[in-house]
Amino acid sequence: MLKVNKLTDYAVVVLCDLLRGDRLRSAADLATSSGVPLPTVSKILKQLARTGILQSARGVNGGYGFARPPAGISMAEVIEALEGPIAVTGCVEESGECCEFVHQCPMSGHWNAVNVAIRKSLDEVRLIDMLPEARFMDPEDLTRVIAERHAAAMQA
Amino acid sequence: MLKVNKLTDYAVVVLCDLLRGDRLRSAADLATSSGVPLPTVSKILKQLARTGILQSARGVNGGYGFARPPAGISMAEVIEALEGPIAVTGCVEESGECCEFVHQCPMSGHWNAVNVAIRKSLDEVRLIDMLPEARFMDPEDLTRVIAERHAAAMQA
DNA sequence: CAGAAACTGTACTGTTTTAGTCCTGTTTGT
DNA sequence: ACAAACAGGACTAAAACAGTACAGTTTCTG
Repeated sequence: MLKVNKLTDYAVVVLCDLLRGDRLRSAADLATSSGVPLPTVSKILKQLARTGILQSARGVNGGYGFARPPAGISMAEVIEALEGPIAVTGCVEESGECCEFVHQCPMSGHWNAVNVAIRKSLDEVRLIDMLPEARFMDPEDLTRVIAERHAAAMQA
Repeated sequence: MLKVNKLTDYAVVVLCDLLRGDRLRSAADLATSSGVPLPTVSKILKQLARTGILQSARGVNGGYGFARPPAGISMAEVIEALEGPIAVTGCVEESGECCEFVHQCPMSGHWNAVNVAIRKSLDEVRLIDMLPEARFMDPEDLTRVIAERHAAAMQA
C-alpha cells in the first residue's frame, strides 16, 4: 500500500515539534515533548543532519536546529532523507540496484513515469503544511512566524 | 523508499503482455510469455479479476481478459487492486487501522495531504503508458489499436 | 583541566512482512 | 468422463524493519 516506514512517520512528528521552538533542541528534549522514544529520535535527527535538513551542535547546550529556512523544506526532501531516492521499484536508474533481467526487461525505465509523478507531487507538499495549526492559520502568517522562530534559533 | 511490492511490479509486466493480445489468455500462457512464474502470475490475475480490472472465464478455452477498455485504466487502480488503498502511513481515515494514540496524535489526518497528492499523480498515469511501444507511437494510434484488440477479445 | 552534556557511528536482535509455493475444489468444453 | 482452467486458502522460508545498546568524540562549565 505504498507505505513510508515508521521512522519517516516519527520524523514528521519530531520535525513539527522542532518547528514550534525558537532555539536548538536536544534529542532528549524532543523525545520528551514528542513522546517518541529517545533512541529512535536520536536516529532520526542524526540522519536528518547528515542529509542537510538539520544542523547539529555538540557539547553542553548543543542540539538540533533547521539548517535552512523551514518553509522551503518539502515532504519529498524529508522522505528522501530517511528512505533514500523515491523509487517505486528496484528497476529505476537512480536506485543503483537492478534485477537480473534489466537488459531484456520490457518494463525497464517505464516505472520512471510513476516515480517522476510521485516525486513531483511530494515536492509540492511543504513540511510546514503538516503542522496541525497550518489549517487554521493564514498561510502567509504561518510562513512568517516560522521564519522568525528560525532566525531566533540561528542567532542564539 | 516508497516501494510498491514485487507482485505489483510483475502485475504490470503481465498486464502489458495481455495488452498485446486480442483474445483471452490463460495464466499458463501469460506465465510463459512474460517469464514470470506461473503460481505468481496466477495469484496476480486472480486478484485483478476480483477487483474488476480483469474478467475471467473458466473451463477449457477459458482465461483472462480486460473487463473494460484498457485505455481507461490508471496505475492508481492497478496499484490499489494489488496493495489496497494508497496510504503512506497507518494513520489515515481510509486504512481502517490506527495507532494507539490516534486521539491525542497531533499528526492525525495530516498525512492525508500527502496521500491525496500521490493518489492524484497516479491517477494521471495510464496503464497503457507503461507499454514499451508507448514512447514510439502516437498516443491516439496507441489508444485506437488497444481498443480494437480489446473489442476483438470481447467478441471471441 | 576534569566532568558532564550532547552528538556520531555502528552493530545486534526479535518481530513483522513479503515472496513464493502447493493443494484441494469448482466450472466448462469436447 | 476427462482434461483444461480458474478459485480460494494455507503454509514456509527469506528479507526488511524497528528498536535498542554501546563505545567514541566534541564542547561547555566550573
